[in-house]
Amino acid sequence: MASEPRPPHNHILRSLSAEARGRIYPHLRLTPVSHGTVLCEPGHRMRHLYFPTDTMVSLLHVLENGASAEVAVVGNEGVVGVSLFMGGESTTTRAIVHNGGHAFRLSAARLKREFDRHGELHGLLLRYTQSLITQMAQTAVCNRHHCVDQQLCRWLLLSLDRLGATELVMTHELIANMLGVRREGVTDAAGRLQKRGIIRYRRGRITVLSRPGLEASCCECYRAVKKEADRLRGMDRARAQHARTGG
Amino acid sequence: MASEPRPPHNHILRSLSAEARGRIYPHLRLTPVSHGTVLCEPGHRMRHLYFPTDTMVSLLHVLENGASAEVAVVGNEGVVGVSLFMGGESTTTRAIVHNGGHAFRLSAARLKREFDRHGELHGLLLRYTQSLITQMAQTAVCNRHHCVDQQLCRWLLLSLDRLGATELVMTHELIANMLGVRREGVTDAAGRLQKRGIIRYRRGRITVLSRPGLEASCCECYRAVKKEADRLRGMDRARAQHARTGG
DNA sequence: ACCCCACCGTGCGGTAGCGCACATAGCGGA
DNA sequence: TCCGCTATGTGCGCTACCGCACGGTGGGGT
Repeated sequence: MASEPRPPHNHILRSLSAEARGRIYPHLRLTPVSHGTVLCEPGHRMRHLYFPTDTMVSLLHVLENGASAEVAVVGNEGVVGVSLFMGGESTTTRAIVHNGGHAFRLSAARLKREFDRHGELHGLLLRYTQSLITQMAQTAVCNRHHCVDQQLCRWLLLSLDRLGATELVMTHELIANMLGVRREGVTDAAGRLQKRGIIRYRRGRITVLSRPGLEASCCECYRAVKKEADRLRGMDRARAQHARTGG
Repeated sequence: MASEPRPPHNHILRSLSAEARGRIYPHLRLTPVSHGTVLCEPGHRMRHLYFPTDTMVSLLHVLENGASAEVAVVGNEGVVGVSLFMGGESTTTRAIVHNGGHAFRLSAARLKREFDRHGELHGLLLRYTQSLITQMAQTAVCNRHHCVDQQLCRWLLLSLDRLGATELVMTHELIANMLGVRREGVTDAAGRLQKRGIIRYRRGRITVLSRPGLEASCCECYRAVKKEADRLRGMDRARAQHARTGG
């Protein structure tokens, strides 16, 4: 890697001990990824594992008729390409970049080598994968039981958390593709949120004016996913602490 | 374990080499599990990993208002309790047994010991987990885009595969809870299937008369999940073969 | 043999979201 | 400055599903 990682770093990389960093960092490459880039195509073997720093990536499933639905969102708390260490080598999901930015990437071979040491990275990646599983499961339930208005709030909150900004560059059309609903449905829902002063938007830019308002209008799904993700990250920290104090 | 495992064995256990079996089998315990047993409660730490042999287990998420939806089905192709090796120690899903039968169970400690060898079981469990992820993701999309009629077919097919029988002991009410829809919706859909001669049912027993008919009425989701599961199991077999021929 | 309860059938009004069609309006480029 | 494309607003009929209510029925327990 050319330079020391910048502030908007990746949480998994950050959780590594100095020793593990020493092994891994030299093989990381900070790669620019732009809006719309497809990091993973269904059935294709990935060549790198990506550690996003300041980008947000959607994992979505596409149906035969072209309809789609997002199953999870990844930001700098995770990685794109879990099939590389889960052993399947490819997935059925497409990974597409929303807000452009940067990601560290690690070649499949280097990843395998480090993962097979069964050390820190192994634990961090598997625990993150469990967090991803939780997100997918909750998405399934949310798709079943909650209305578009609530789901839009959930999606905005997940995005806010991953982008660390209050403005999203995102059209209604794109959000509709992510949620798997009609564009008009998103326009309606967004219009209601705007009328209530919770968000403001114009031509592809959405500004969140009141995060508490969003949270109040959201279904429990956002909270459930966040709570479990926090719990799992807490376990990461506890383990790191334990290792440092020489347990 | 008291006796040699019976024919309806678990595929993951079956895929182990003689050597790995030698280490693991002595610690397995064939446990009867009955209809309705909850193997895993949200937030609770599991004490055993379960390898179903002739039972079918639903993984479901329950919402605050009591509404629920199944996110995946597990049979003798997999295990219940992936959080034990994924590192989270608990999950947000509930695992509930449908058709009673038997499962081998392995204590959390023994599992950890074997998993940490980073050998065969490690690979098998992670690859199965990827298959589970695929199922959850597809469920999310199916919940979004497909109607109850199609989802009922999907569910019946998934159940058939896991039970290895053409008769299911299952009420409309229970299926409705799994799919996250109204009981009446299931009654309607099942009535239509019966009228078309694809299934027959009475008071809690459903008999599948035409599997091809079910497959034709089903959305692509069943096929997609099965295809990916088969691919992943094929990789298991290839690895086992490779190991035997001393690669 | 009976009874009762769990299971299934059916109807009704209400609503969320769909598919389609078309009107309006920013914003970037020539 | 104007043009054209893309993004958003809105309306309409339709369907699937919901929540509720109640009627019928089969099968197991006593």
